[in-house]
Amino acid sequence: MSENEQSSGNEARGRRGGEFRGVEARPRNWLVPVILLSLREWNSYGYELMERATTFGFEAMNPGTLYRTLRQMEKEGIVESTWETSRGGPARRMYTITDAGMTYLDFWAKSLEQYQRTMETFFRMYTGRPPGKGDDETGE
Amino acid sequence: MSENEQSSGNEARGRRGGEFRGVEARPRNWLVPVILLSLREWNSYGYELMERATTFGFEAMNPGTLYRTLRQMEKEGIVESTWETSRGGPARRMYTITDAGMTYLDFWAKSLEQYQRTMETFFRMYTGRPPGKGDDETGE
DNA sequence: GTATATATGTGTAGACTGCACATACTATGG
DNA sequence: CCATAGTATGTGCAGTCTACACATATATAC
Repeated sequence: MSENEQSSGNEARGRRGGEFRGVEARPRNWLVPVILLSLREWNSYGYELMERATTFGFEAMNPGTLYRTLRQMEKEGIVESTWETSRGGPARRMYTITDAGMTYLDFWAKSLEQYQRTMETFFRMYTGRPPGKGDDETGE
Repeated sequence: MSENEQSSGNEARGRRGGEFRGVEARPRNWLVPVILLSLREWNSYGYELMERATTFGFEAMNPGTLYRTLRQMEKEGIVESTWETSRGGPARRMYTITDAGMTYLDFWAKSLEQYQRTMETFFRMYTGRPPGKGDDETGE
């Protein structure tokens, strides 16, 4: 009931910042852990993973980016793939998460936790601005 | 001669994940809002900002990266600078946040909030793994 | 004047990713 | 058979971010 409230928060990444260049908080390498998390639930392939990625704010995931990332991930050993041709339609490259991939996910989660604390610091500074303290000083 | 001895704090960011390549959750462009936030409190210059940046996880901020970012920010109009030579030591380029910079910060904060929600989704998926549900299925 | 601390910069290369484009297989309709 | 559309995977290129190494200049202490 209370879970899926991110209905259509998609525009967030589009053009809300107007004229600014990088006014958007997204982590680098976000795509890798998202893919791993999906694969941990069940094995899958690029085309399907693309759809699932939207859950994490990748509104219109670019195919090229995703496939390239998957190949890279395989080269690093955090996923493995085999061709699946035993059905109608074009062949699918089915991906599986490896043990190394699990480890990667754990590292990522730990790092994300720490980063969350950093963000709290940011918000404390951002909102909790004490009046009469930040005007014209030089910092010494 | 004196190299800039930033030797020992580096491992923190470099090798935390062991053999993995990008196992670290940090948003791209993190440095820009951090600088803006610092400048909102009081005007400052590169060398000083470097130290303050450590608060936000830049353990051993690289001078080059910081100075280049500051120049870029000025080109974009979110900060302004003037030389300060009225004291001992090398001249300092003093930076001030502009109105556009304030706006940038607001956009960033909003974006960060949404990103926090995305991270919660991630953790729900990561930790809330129901037993006996994620082993060998193919997704169809 | 040499070393050190302060202060600001450039050059280069690698990584991430958005956009455009290319390829291939299968099913359906004519 | 051929054309077309949907599924599925992939490459090329360019822009951006940033880590690392290196270069420069000023002032103070010795």
